Amino acid sequence: MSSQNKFRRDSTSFILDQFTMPRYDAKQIEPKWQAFWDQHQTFQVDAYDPAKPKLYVLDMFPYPSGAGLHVGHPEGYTATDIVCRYSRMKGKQVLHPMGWDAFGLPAEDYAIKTGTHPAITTARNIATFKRQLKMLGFSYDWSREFATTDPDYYRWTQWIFLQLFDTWYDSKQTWTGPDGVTRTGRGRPIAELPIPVDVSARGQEAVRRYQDKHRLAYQHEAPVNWCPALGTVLANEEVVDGKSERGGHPVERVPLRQWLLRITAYGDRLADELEPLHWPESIKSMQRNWIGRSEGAEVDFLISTSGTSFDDWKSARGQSGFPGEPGDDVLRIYTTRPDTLFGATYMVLAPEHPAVDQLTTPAQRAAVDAYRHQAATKSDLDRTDLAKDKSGVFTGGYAINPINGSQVPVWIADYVLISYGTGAIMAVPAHDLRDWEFAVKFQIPIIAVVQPPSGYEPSKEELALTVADAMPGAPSCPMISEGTAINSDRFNGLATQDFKSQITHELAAAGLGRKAVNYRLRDWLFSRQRYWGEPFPVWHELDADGQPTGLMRTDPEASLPIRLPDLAEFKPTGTPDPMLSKAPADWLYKTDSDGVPLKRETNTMPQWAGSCWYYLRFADPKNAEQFLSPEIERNWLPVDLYVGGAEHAVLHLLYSRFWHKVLFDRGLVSTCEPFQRLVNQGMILGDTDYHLSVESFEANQEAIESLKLVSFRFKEDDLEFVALRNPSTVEDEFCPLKEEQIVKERGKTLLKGTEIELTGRTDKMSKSRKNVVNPDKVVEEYGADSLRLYEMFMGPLEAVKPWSMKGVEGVYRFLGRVWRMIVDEKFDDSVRLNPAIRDVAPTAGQLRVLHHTIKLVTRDIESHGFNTAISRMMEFVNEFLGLDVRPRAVMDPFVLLLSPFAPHLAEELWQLLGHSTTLAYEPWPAYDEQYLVEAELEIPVQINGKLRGKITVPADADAAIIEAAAMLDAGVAALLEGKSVVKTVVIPRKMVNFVVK
RNA sequence: GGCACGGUACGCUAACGGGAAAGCGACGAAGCUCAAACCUUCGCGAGUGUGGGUUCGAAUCCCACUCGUGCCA
Repeated sequence: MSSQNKFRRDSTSFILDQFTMPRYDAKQIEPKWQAFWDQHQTFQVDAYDPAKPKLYVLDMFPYPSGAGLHVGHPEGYTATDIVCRYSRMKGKQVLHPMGWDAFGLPAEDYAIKTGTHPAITTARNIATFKRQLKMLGFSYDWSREFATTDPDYYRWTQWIFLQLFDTWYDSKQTWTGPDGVTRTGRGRPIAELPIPVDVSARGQEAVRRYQDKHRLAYQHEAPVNWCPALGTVLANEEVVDGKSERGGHPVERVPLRQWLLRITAYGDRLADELEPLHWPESIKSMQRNWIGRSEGAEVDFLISTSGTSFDDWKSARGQSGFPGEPGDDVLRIYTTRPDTLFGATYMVLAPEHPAVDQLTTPAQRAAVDAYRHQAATKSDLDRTDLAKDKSGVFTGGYAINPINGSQVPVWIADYVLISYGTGAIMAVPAHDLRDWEFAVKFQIPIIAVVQPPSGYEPSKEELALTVADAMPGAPSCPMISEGTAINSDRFNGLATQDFKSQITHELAAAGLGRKAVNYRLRDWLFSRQRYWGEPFPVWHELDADGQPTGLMRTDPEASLPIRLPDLAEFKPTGTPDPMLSKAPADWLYKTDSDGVPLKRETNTMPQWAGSCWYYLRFADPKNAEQFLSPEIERNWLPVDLYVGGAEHAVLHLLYSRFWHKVLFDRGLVSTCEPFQRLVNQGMILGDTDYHLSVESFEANQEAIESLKLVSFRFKEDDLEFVALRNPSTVEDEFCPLKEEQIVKERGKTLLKGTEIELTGRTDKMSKSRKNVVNPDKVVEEYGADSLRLYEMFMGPLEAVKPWSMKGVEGVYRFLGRVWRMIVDEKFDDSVRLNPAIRDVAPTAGQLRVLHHTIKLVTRDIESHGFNTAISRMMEFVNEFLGLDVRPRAVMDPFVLLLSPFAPHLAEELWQLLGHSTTLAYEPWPAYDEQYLVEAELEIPVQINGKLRGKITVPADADAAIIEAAAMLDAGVAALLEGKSVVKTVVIPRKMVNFVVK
C-alpha cells in the first residue's frame, strides 16, 4: 500500500458513523478505528526514506502464556506507542514491530499434562495475545509479526548458531570496525585459526578437534545445573539460590556433555561498551557485576616435592619466561592482590584441582578423598555464598612462594572454585575475609603485610570477624583495603597500587607470573534437553560401533531450517537424555555422502536463543535470502528505544549483546550495540487487598461470614494470613474490599461495622494470590483508551505502582469530559458538534492556555513524563469545559495532543471536527512563545522567607520597581513597620524577600 | 553486610533552591431526576519519614538516623 492511502479517507471502506448514543461510548468508537487502521494499513512502514529521521522503538516481545495479557504488559506497550505516534506526527519514520517469544517450557509442560502439541497451544496463545493487543489500539506494523517458533524465523536462529560455530575469538587482533572504533580482539572465521605445527602434523582429525576446541560454540563436559523437575539443565543465570528461577525446583550438579557459548571471550567488550549506552545505571551496574571483571596476576608456586630445586627452577624460568600452560611441577594461582604475596601463609586448591593427587601425602589421603567426595555434591553457590562455616583439609603437601622461597602448606577447600581463575589461590588471611575465617578456624599463621592508612576504621564486615587473639602477633581482624606495604622485604613502604604494578612487572620479567584478567561470568550453557526449542544444525560422526567419535558436521545453510520432529509423547525421560533422542530414526540418523554414519544433535537451544536477535529480524522479516539485508540493517538499526521489565537485566540483555557483537565482528551488522536506550517500566502491583492474621480470622469468623465476605488463606515467607474479599461473579475475578467497607480510626484499619483489625497491602499480581486484573474486563467496562490512559496516569513509567479500579474510572470520566467538550450530548439520535465549537478567533487567554498545554505536553512526552502530560490535558479540559465558546482553532490542536494517548477517541473527534483523514500523520502542534508571555505577573513577597503578601507587577519590572511595589503593599508595609530591613533579595519575575530584624 | 532508589493529604501523585500541593481518586453537600446512575457546582486535606546542617529562603542541596523496595554479597 502506498503511503498516500494512509492519508486519504476511502469512502467505500470507511465504516460510517451514526452512533445511536451521543454519550462517549468506547465500545462503538474503538473497533471502528481499529478496523480503519487495519484496512488502511495506517501503521505499515513504507520503504525507507533516507531524507527522514528514523526511529526504531521496540517492546520486549512477550512470551504468549495461556493466561493471556495482564495489565502489566500494556504499561510499556502504551508508553512506546505514545512515543511512536508522537514521533510520526513529528515527521519521523518509525519502526514499531511486535512478535512472540514462543519457545519454552510452559507450552511443553501443558503438552505433558494434556497431550496437546506445543505448536497448537502456542498458536492458540498467540491468537489470544494478538487479539488483546489489537484491542488496545497499538500502532504496530503487524505485517512484520513473527514468532520465534516459525520455521522461517528459527531457520535463521540456526543459521546464526552456525556463525557462532564457525567463529573463534582472536584476542590479539587489533582492527577498526565499521563504527570507526579500533578494538583489540575479534571473532574470526574458524578457517583463519592458526594451527600449531604439532597439531597439523598429527593429521586432519587432530586439526578438526583443535578447531572444535576454539569455536565460540563448543561442547564441553562439566558439572552442570541439572534440574530433575524441569527435565533440563539450566544456565547459571537461571539458577537462583540453588533453585531453578522458573518454578523454584531444586537443582543438582551433574557432569554432562553440553553446548557452551564462549561469552567470556567478549567479557571486556561487554563491560566496556556498556558505558556510553543510555541505560538505567542500575542495569549497567548489574551487568558489570555479573561480568565481574577483575584484574590481577597469575603466579606460579613450585611444588616442593617436584624434584626441582627452587633456585634451579627460578633460573630456568628466567630463561624460558612464563609458560602458557603451568606444567606438573607448579601450582598456578590467580590473585587480585599480588602485593600481598609476602602474607601468603597457605594455599588452597579447589577440591577438583588436578594437582591434588600429586600433593596429597599418604597420611592425608583418606581425609582428602573423603572431603573431595563430599564437595562434589555441593553446588557452587552452596560452596561459596551460603557457606558460613569454612571447611577444608590439608593435603600434606607444600609449595614454595616464588617471592621469598618460603614453604607454604597446600590445603583443599570448597570455597575455591575450579571454574574461577586457575582453581587455586594463595591465601593471605590478614587481608582477605574468607582466608581469615579459614586461617582462624584451622590455626594457620596470619601475617599482616599491608599497613592501613592512618585513621583507618575497620569496616563492619571486617569487625564482624574480630577474634581476640587469632594468632600470636596477628591483628585482631582482617583488613581488606589498600594501604602501604609492611613485612614485605624491599617493597616495604610502597603504596598498594604501585606495589601491584611493580611486582607484576618483576614477576613477569622473572618468568614467575603475569598480569591476568578474570571474570565471574562463565561461558553460557546453551543446550537444553526439552522438546520445544530450536534443534541444533549439527550431526555427530559415529564409528563402526555406532558410538560418537567426538567429531561433528554441520548442516549446510541451504538445508535450514532443521525442523522439529513430531513427537507423540512429551513426558521428560527423568534422565538427562534429551527428548529428541526419542525422535524417529529417519530424523536422527543419516549416512553422509562420504559414507560416514551420522547422528543428529538431540539437545535443543534455550529459550533465550530466539530472543537474542529478534530485533534484527523485525527490520527485514520476510527476507528469504538473508537473515537481514545489510542495507536495511544500516538504515534501521540500532534500536533507539527499548522498553521492558528489569527482570531481563542480565539474561536476555547480556545474551543479545553478546550475539550482536559476534555478528558485528563477522561483518553482519554495522553497530556494536543493539539497544541505544533502555527503559524499564515499573511493576504494577495489585489493588489494595486487606489481610488479617489466621488467629484473628478464626476468632471473628462468624462476623466475617455475616458480612458475606470470602476469605483466602495465603502463605508467604512462612507467614500465614487470610485475605478478605468480596465474592466475585466471574470466576477468578479479583474483588478486593472497597474503601467504603473500611474504617480508619486512631491509626488502625478496621472492617466497617466490626472491631476487626485489617492490614491493607498492595501485592505483586500473581495467579497464586488471585489478584490479577484482566485487561479484557477493563476494556469491556471502560474501553481501551481509558486503560491506556490509566496505565500512563498511575505514575512515572519506571515506578512500581499499585493498580486501582477507581483510578481507571477517573481517567474514564476525563475522556467523557473531552467528549462533551466537543460533542453535543443533547441529541439522542446522532453525534453532532457541540454548539460551543465555533469558527471564531481564539482570545489571547485561550491561546495562552493552548500553547502552554502544547509546550508542556510536548516536553512531557519527550521526557517520558506521561503522567504529567495527562494532568496538563485535564487542566486544559477543565478550563475549556467552563467556556461557552470553544474556538475550533483551539480544539483541533488539542485533539492532536490527546491522540497518542487516546487514539481512538482522538480519531473520532478529529473526524467530527471536519477532517477527512487519519490524524496519525498530522503535524504535531507547535507552540509559539509569543502567546505565553503575560503582561503582568503576580509574585510573592516574603519576610524572612515566609510568605507575607502578593503583588502584581509588569512582567518586565526590574528589581527596583518590584522592591518599591512590595514596600507599598499594605499588608507588607504593616509587617515591616518598626523593623529594620537588613537585606532585600529580589529575583525579577519570581519573588521578593525582606530580611528584617 | 554493601550498593542503588524511594518516603509529600485517606490513597495515587505534581512541584525538584523561591508562593507547597496542580491533577486523579476517596469523602461530604447541593443541583439535575418520579427516583437513581451519569453529569454539573461547591466543599474537604497543611508544612513534605525523623534529627541536624548549608542558605535571605529547603519538599528540593549536604550529613546522620529510620522505614520500604530492588540488586549484589
